[in-house]
Amino acid sequence: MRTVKPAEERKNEILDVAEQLFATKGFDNTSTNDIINAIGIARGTLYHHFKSKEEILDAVINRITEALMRQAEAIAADKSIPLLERLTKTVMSLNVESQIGDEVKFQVHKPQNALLHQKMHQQLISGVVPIVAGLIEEGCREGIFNTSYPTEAVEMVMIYSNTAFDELAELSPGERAQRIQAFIYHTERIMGAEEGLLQEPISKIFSI
Amino acid sequence: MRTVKPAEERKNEILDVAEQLFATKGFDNTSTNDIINAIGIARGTLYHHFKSKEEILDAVINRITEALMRQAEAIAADKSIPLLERLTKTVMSLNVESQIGDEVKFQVHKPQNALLHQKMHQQLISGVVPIVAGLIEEGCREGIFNTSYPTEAVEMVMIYSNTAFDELAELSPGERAQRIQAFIYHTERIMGAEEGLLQEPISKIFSI
DNA sequence: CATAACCGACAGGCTGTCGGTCTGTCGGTC
DNA sequence: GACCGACAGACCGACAGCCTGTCGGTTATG
Repeated sequence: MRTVKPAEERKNEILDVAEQLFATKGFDNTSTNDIINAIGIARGTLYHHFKSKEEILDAVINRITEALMRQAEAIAADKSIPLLERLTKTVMSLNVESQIGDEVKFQVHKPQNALLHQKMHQQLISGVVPIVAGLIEEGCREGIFNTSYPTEAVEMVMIYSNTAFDELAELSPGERAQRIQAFIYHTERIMGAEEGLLQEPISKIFSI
Repeated sequence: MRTVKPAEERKNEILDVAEQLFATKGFDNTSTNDIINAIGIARGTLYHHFKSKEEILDAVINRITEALMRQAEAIAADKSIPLLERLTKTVMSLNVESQIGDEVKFQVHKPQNALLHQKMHQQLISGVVPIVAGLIEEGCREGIFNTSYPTEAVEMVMIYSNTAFDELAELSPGERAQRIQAFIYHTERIMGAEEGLLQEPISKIFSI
């Protein structure tokens, strides 16, 4: 039996299932057959809407990052919140894992999902850096930060945290604490902040 | 006609060809058939020496990173060279592209080679960080650096540079210069060095 | 003559294609 | 307003052509 749906709806249906599967099994280990079987459509239908498996991946990533960025943008623009708190909340809203799905826990990290990870990372970074950099500039005017290169400063901090904290969970509590402490220390230096300024905000981000 | 070689020799032969192919075509786009045809061996022979395609990748990466690390280690240990110059040379010896092959130019960067890139990156970082961190500590004792977390400081700088400078070539000369200048500025801050100390050494690294 | 290097056919799975089929829509007609 | 025909595009599933990894048999070597 054949059910016809408007293209937009089918596309989203495919993306929903693909996101779910990529998240649990990884991109390489998810076959297009997995996707079409889960939905109950034929091979040709999938390729009618997307021209390749990779195009599906790109679309999935786009959906996720765009949602995250809209959120982050909204928070960053809300001038009623004090700057430091706004910064904290903006960064926290980007925590992919906490957003995605209830128990899905996007296993972006490590093994085979390198492509997924990289694409997502890249897109997120390039979108988010300007937003956060704006906040840093604001902080420079307020006098709590001081850097000649706000954009590059944010880029450095974000790239590092996104890469280095992948396997944070596997460390002993002591190492973990040291890692985080060092990160705070260096971030303050990069941003030209007074020592201790970011202690509480960044701790909060990691304690989630 | 059948030619028999000692296992070690065959393995290296396979790795040589695989490295070449991975470098030019990328890992995903290189099939095991490509490898065996290039050498003139049978399918079974390949799998006699390596139990999977991924094991070949790992072996290729191991060979490269181990060579790089031995080199870096030797330079870092040569106390006859002044510290700052030693640091520069150590870091420069890690420039993968310049080492690999004459004109091969390992296109590790970007598109499909995410896995290759990630694995290599991870292995290099974890091996090299302690070496360079030792130099930084030495600098702290000398008084030209000042940081409570040398290891994490090095990690931060290296992860950033390894990720962010991938597409450096695609930028306009102006942007490029700004990027590098910012990097120098931030590295000095992280390492607790006097402003300008790393200007000349780091410029040298990038001008190659 | 035993061991280990080597061979090549084969199973099973994958992506992407293609010609054909079904279904919802819409302008025209009664 | 009920009906009709044709058209677009959503949908189907068989198939080609890859791919990786396996396995029983063969040949060289010490």
